[in-house]
Amino acid sequence: MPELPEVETVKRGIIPLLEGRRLFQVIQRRDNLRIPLPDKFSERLRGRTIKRITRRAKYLLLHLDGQEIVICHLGMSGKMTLKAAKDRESPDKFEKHDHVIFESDRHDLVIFNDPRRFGLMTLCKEDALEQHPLFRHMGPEPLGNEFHGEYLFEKAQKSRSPIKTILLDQRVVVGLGNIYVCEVLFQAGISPEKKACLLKKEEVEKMIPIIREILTRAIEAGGSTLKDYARIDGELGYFQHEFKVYGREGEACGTPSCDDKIKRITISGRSTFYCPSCQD
DNA sequence: CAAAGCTCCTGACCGC
DNA sequence: TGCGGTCAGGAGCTTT
Repeated sequence: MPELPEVETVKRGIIPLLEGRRLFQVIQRRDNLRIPLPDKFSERLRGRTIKRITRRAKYLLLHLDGQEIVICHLGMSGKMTLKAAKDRESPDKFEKHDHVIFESDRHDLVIFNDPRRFGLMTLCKEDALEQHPLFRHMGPEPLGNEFHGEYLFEKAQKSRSPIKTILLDQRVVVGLGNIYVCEVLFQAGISPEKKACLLKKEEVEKMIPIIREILTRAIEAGGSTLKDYARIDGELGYFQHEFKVYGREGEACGTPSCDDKIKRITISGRSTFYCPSCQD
């Protein structure tokens, strides 16, 4: 479930504890997540400095000294729990599914917990990141300049798939997941089932600012949850945000002149929520 | 090549 | 109370 805004929020949340810090130790409590952890993962991280923490798509990137990067994905149930040094118990108590624990030289903890283990953590040389299998085919960031109407229209023209599938395709644009795509299409008044190649250029162009706005607002909402965590231990991962259609099957559409209800269908195996009257 | 289907995993939920 | 079945979903992989 963590989509771009949630990952961005996690990034901002862990920066105060980890960025610029040396890793006192890294504890790994199992040797695989969705894919195996790198050989001697925790040993290789001990003593290294996290120079910078960034995000690309739904991936968190910990840039280490020695031109190496920890690539981290939250999957759908992954979260990071923060524990300030002063709040630690002795001995530390870890929860079920706490898989990887980062301890900084100030002895603050960042705990990666992921029940379903759809997440992953791996290592990559800094200069090889763009060629990494996970990154090689990635599309542009939705909030960046390379993502614009012309670009998306060209991608849409080439596909007979539903527009929803196109927006979920990380090769087209990164960061969007099932929830935000439903919201974007609702706000754009476009049916998720509409074949991408049948969309007019104006319709495709219309989606760009909507995508940007929905993501930006969600990031802001995430930011305000961070403030609540500022003084206490907190869990960073999926946060509930107000959604207009997602998870609202059977509820009123809510558009002033519309008295229809939100429907739920399945598109490429994913739950899809939309208003049949407002979206076509 | 595109597109559809399968797969990993656990917790929540449902009906009996 | 417990048990089996179903569902959720990111994204790489396999099949069509």
